[in-house]
Amino acid sequence: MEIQTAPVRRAGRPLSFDRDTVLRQAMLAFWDHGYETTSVSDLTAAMGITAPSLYAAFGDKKQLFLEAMRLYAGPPEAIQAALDSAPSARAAAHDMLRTSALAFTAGDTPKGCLLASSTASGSAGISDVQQAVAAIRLTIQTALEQRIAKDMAAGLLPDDASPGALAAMVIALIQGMSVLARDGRDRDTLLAIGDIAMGAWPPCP
Amino acid sequence: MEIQTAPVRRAGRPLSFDRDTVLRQAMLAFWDHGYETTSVSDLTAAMGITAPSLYAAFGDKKQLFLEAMRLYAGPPEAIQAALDSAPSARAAAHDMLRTSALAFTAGDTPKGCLLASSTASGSAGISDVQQAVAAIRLTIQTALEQRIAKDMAAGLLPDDASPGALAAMVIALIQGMSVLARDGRDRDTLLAIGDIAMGAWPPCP
DNA sequence: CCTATTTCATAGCAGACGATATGAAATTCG
DNA sequence: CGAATTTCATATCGTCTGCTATGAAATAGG
Repeated sequence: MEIQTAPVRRAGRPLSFDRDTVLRQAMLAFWDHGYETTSVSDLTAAMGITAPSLYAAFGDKKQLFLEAMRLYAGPPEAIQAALDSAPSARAAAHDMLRTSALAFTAGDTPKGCLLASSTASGSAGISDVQQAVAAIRLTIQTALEQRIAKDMAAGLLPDDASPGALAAMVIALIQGMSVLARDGRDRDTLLAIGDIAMGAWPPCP
Repeated sequence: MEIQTAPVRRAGRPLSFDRDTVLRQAMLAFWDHGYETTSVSDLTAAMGITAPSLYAAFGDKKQLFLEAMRLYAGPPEAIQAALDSAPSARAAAHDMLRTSALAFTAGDTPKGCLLASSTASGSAGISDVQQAVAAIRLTIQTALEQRIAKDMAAGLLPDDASPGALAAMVIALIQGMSVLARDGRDRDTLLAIGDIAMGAWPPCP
């Protein structure tokens, strides 16, 4: 089994756009205005391509969103690696909060978190997309939870600590910070929220 | 100045529906599927009235949502009263978290928080509605912040406590709990999040 | 150079969107 | 009872939605 990275130039007229580039433009549009409330017309304008090109390259709007979502979330291994390389679960959690506060107020990207806002609500027909977003959230939470459990097993946290509740609290806080970021709150407010919340972390025994 | 509660029956055909009842149905629809992603057709079906009746009674979809939002949030005095009657800012915050966890998983209402989800994203033309929602969030946060400041002035909290950051953390956590509730997490998870987060509360000096 | 292949831009599909014109039905007032 | 008033249900309005049929343009292989 081998990964085929070769751009074997097939016959026919060549693509006039870079797929990764326009996917990133689509991601930014969804991030800004949500899944259902970003129209195909909005997307083609943001991507600089026509509707038939979009459908040929990505299938339909739903598949385009799912690809944009995966681009936003990044590879799961990256999160796992960051958690593994952190000096402690506490440091990892604190870093997630700080990184989120910075990313949600970056300035050159839309405010808040794409995962938190783009499918926060929607008509009855998009529950499958909402579930895909929820699954990513759960994956991140579970990874953090296991990192906490690892520290607990190593005696770095008290025996009565609750890895599940701690991880859920961090994820909830991050998603809530996204709401405030989209309200227009500044970066320092979000950073302060994360710093204060870490006071809930169990002390070393 | 006197409040006119008299239902002075005007001439003409009487209303065939109760305004408060259908407004509540509209609120539930918006709560479930969001502002932009709930169509007027969805609303008339949920309210049991026709489109012309909706427009005659509420103006347009935007005004209907704003009324539904105010119905959901309740009178500002109620929040203020709850904060004033609480034994402490800490107890008030903990109660807000517990009440939210219960409300977001009530079963007979949509999951999560209408304020958190219904305008989390939207097209460019609804920023005014998003700002109205954000204003309610800020009002609640400010009220909590002042309650915390009051406890600080009374010496019930350490001098280095930060009422603004503490209040923002509670609001962020509540809005984040709404995201997890809509993901389908159970009530105990949400309650645990609130309980654990209260560990970040500054101890009595 | 010619054909096959692929993507291009234009134009348009059926349906849903928010909102309304229209006239009949139901009430109060004189 | 008759006139005025208000709400009712029906039938749309123009615009936008996600999506695609069509034929011209641009490349590769023979």
